[in-house]
Amino acid sequence: MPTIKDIAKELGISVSTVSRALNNHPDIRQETKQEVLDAMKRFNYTPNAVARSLIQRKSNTIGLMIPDITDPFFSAMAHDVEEVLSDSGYQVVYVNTSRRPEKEKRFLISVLERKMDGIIVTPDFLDEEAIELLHRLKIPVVFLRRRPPQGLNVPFVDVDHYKGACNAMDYLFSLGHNQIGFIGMPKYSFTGKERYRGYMDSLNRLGLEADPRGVTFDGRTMQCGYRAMDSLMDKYPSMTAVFAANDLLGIGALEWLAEHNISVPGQISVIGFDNLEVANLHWIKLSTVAQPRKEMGRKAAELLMEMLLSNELTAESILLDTNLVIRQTCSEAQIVRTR
Amino acid sequence: MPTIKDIAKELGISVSTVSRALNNHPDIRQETKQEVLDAMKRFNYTPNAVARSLIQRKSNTIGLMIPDITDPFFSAMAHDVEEVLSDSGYQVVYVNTSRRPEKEKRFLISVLERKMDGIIVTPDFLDEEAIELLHRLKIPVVFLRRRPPQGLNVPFVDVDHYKGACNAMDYLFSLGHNQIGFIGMPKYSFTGKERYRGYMDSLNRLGLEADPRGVTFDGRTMQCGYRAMDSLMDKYPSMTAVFAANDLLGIGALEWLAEHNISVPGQISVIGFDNLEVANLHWIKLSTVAQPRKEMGRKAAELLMEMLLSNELTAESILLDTNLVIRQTCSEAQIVRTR
DNA sequence: CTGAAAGCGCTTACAG
DNA sequence: CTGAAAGCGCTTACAG
Repeated sequence: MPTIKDIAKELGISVSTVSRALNNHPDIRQETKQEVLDAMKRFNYTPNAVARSLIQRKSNTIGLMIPDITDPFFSAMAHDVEEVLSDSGYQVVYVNTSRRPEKEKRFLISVLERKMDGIIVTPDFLDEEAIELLHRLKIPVVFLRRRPPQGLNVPFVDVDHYKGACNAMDYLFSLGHNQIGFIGMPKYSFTGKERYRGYMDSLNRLGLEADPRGVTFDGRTMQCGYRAMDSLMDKYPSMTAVFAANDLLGIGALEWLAEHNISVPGQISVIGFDNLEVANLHWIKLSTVAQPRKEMGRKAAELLMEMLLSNELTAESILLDTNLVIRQTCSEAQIVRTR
Repeated sequence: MPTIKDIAKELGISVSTVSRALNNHPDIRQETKQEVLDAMKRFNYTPNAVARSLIQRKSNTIGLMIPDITDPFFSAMAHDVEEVLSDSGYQVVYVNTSRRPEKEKRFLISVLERKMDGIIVTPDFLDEEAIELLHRLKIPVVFLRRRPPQGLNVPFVDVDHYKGACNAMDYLFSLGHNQIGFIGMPKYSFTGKERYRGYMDSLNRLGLEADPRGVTFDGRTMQCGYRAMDSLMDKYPSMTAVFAANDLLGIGALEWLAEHNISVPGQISVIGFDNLEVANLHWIKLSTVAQPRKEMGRKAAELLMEMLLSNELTAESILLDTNLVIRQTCSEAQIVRTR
């Protein structure tokens, strides 16, 4: 691989001049520059980005840490993150943490070692060591779909889960439902808690109380939704609608209902949260609360770029709105019809 | 950020010694080493991987070029690629080409500039310039789900699409079908061509001929499958089964059939290809040809690691087998039953 | 076992 | 406008 030294020698000039041509520095004669550029072409010269990074203390790479690229949620965000960053000349190195604390830490260490310019992260574990690492970074960090812990002053980009849940409930109320079951995600998850809070507060605002038999928490998969529906119907049969904290749970519930010949929305209404692709399938048509996933990725990347440009380590967080998408799994309470 | 120089000064020793401690080189006294390591801890020292890369001519990063991380196919592969590479101490920088030739080329150039150690690629455009770039790389390359062009001696990892298609057809034959329609992917795609070839050859092997009215090519989405089914039923009504070249197409076809109250598999059998998650949904249960996606990613990464270890620029390609997964959309021909 | 020196491929004041 | 020199933070023969 030829270096600027080779080019300089070939042309009988100094490496400084070659460097100036390469970086189109103004202090160079047009003809000299052209000669250098020609020689570079002849030699098939490619600048060594590693050497450049070393001296400029800027690697032009951004780290992206997500739990699992296989989750449509994260792949959608990762797609737009890459798009805007790459348009700005950055490379993105990505890591699936698989929600393993050691892998999260390993990533943060390599951010330090590789001199990455900034990172976008969706951490699941933030022990003291990880937070300490984050503090040592001294580069722009944005949290994506997670809130930064106390004492870490970095911005986040997320959706307003609480408000989204309230919207779903309001919609159900507007259809006359007041016995509404809830299929929750695990209680330790932040989003799970927020959506549950939306459910509870909405009921309370109307002077209703959640029937404890109408609330279940399990996992976040279709199987869990299926199981949850089974238990809900058993314990809270007067329920006319179900709010599932995510689409997978909602679809699992729909599956149970279909298997038991309970018509949706005739006998029971179901609403989800997320708006996954599958929610729109002909057989499903789940009404749900849409999260702008790609937009989240895009915003996170744009925010990071701004911080990089302005050389700030903090910025205003972004809370995006959800969007109620009404399909065919909710109808007015008490009115029996077949789907 | 402290450097080895700071550590050396602190301890009154040379940077060489510090370096030796860092790389646990044998030529160092145990006590010296311990002192250095302690000082590093005190200083919160992190080695600068950029400097190390420059001198070692090895960046410990691998490039991963895929069309679109949002496609479950690629995200599954990307997941396992990252997993095995990161276990081997590599970082992966990933790029979505969005099937844009300029972006593919831009990626290859940055591979050169960033001195990446190897790449795994799924290119869609390989013009002379790109091939030339690939030649200049001089690092291990593995093609993932694509075949390298003539004259480029690099290994690939893919599934045997032709064989998979034959298996699907044989299954349909075994159920007594001999009027089988085909919903193809765009003709220019390699996988599309291979699966079509499997369809045609299978018919020919049985002395059958494809009815030209029974073959359509359009896109690769559900909408296309829906449209294709519409046209197939119109032009080739005697058909008893349909082989859709991918699951999305198959699901679109199922949707059309459901809307027109044509029972599956009672009146018509449908088989897909890919085994997407959705194919297993309660309402779909599409019989299909499964591709081991994660395994493809894993194998590609392992192959690359081997090449890196053995310092070879080429290796044996890997053709993985598909796997027929029988669900509920195919049954014996001529026997009418409701689903 | 340890240190001085050269060098990886660049960029960037500084002097002219 | 151009060049010589220093330096980014390491590693690696080489000499002792």
